[in-house]
Amino acid sequence: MADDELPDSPRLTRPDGSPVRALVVDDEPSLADLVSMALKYEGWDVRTALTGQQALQHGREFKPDIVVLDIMLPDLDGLEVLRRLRADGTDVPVLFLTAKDSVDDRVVGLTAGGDDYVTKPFSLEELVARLRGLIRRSTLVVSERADPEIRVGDLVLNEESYEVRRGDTEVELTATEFELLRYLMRNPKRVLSKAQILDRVWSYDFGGRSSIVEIYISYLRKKIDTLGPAMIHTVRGVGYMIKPVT
Amino acid sequence: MADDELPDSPRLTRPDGSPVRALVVDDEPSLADLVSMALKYEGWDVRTALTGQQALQHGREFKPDIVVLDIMLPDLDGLEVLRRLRADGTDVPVLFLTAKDSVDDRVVGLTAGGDDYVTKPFSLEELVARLRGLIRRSTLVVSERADPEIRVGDLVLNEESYEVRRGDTEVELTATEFELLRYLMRNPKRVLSKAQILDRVWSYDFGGRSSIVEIYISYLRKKIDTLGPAMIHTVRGVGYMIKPVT
DNA sequence: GTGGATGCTCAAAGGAGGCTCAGCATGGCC
DNA sequence: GGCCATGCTGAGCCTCCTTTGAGCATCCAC
Repeated sequence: MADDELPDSPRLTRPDGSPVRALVVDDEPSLADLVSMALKYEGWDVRTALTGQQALQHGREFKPDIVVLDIMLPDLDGLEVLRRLRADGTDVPVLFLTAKDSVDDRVVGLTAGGDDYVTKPFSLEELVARLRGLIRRSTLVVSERADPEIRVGDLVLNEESYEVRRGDTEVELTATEFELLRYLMRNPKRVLSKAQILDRVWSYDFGGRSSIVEIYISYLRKKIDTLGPAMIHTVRGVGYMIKPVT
Repeated sequence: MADDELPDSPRLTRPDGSPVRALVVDDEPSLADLVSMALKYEGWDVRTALTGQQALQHGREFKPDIVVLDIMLPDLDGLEVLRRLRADGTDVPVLFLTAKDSVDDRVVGLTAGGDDYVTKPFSLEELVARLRGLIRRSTLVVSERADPEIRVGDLVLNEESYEVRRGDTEVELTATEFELLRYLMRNPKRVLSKAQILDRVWSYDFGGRSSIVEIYISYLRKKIDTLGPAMIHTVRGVGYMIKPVT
């Protein structure tokens, strides 16, 4: 019954309905492309910069709503780029990309100001989720529909509190399980292939085989499908799909 | 009753109604032709390239809406071709053709950005379906998401969820049954020969006999024609046809 | 009506795909 | 350090799908 949902996935947009504008700054073209394509797939308007100089130029001309910024840049330091971007008076929120070990204290300090960071290698699902979080909290971009909850039938996932409930029952998930479930729930009634899931939920440098997806699907089923009628469906030879129970 | 459908099959077009433009890149002429012919039959505007260089040239001049790209090319690597195509600022979605075993290493990360891949040998029905899926999801080509449902009478097939319903009854199909039914439903009231069906639904290197088509027609009938008046008709000596009951 | 061609369906073999278990590695926490 | 939670792998099992062969049914030509 609880299935009179909106036409389709409620994409995040600016108040006037135009696409969110994102600036991606990374000196590694393949990574910049990867992130760029993922965000375009979200329906966002994306521009990429390979250097700090380019980033500043795009920042002035493109006026992004959000910036993905690699700390390590050949010419300018990422933090210096941020300083100059902000010098123009733009309070655009920033998501930093950092190496795992060099999580700068300075970066940590910035998260207090509303910015955020992700360590490499990251999963696209995590990156996009954090960007969505930044946008949602941004006073500048405030879109009317800033609901952090994703619903599929009686299953509710909260992106901010990381809580998952089916009906009245709280479900405890690990980080990976959570990301997998979120990806499924953001694409309800759509079959997602194991390759898609692997590319999206696991880090881009993950070398393992796709059977890991089967295993985590199995974990989710044990925690979610046991609480009621099955919601996670296998489409043999194609992939997996989550849908409300009719 | 529910059969007041549009003039004919709702072909996918660009927003202005002009045909979708596809670029097919494969160094094997016979395969390039096979795919090219199939897409032309879809009503698309097709150009083929046998080398990476040709592909780049066509990419610039022809400005395709979608690209079918073999990973293995004699001159340039398929991924390099993609990189250069995209360097021009064109975010054209790409469907990769890969050998069955060379998938994992190189195509990683591509499906996350909205691109897709198909392993050789593929069935044309699957290839075309995936291309349609890419086009449908592409914000560039189609302004609003096209309808993933195909309807013939009270029979409805959803290409995204892989669900099939006749009236209110859900029908469970296997992957092969689904592809066969989709091919029939995309050509309603048109007799399709067993040879056509075999060429279209089974892989192009399939060695088996054409009686396999009869068997799968039989399966479909058991699952679909038993739910109401028969919709799948045999035209002896010619082939099979699906049509609404009227 | 008869015979041959065409189409239909049953049952079973074989295989691919999916699931799960046991176990190891890692990293955080007490 | 020792413990526990989490992530991941490999192997084996099991289910279900695909394909084949064979036999029967139906249709058409003569």
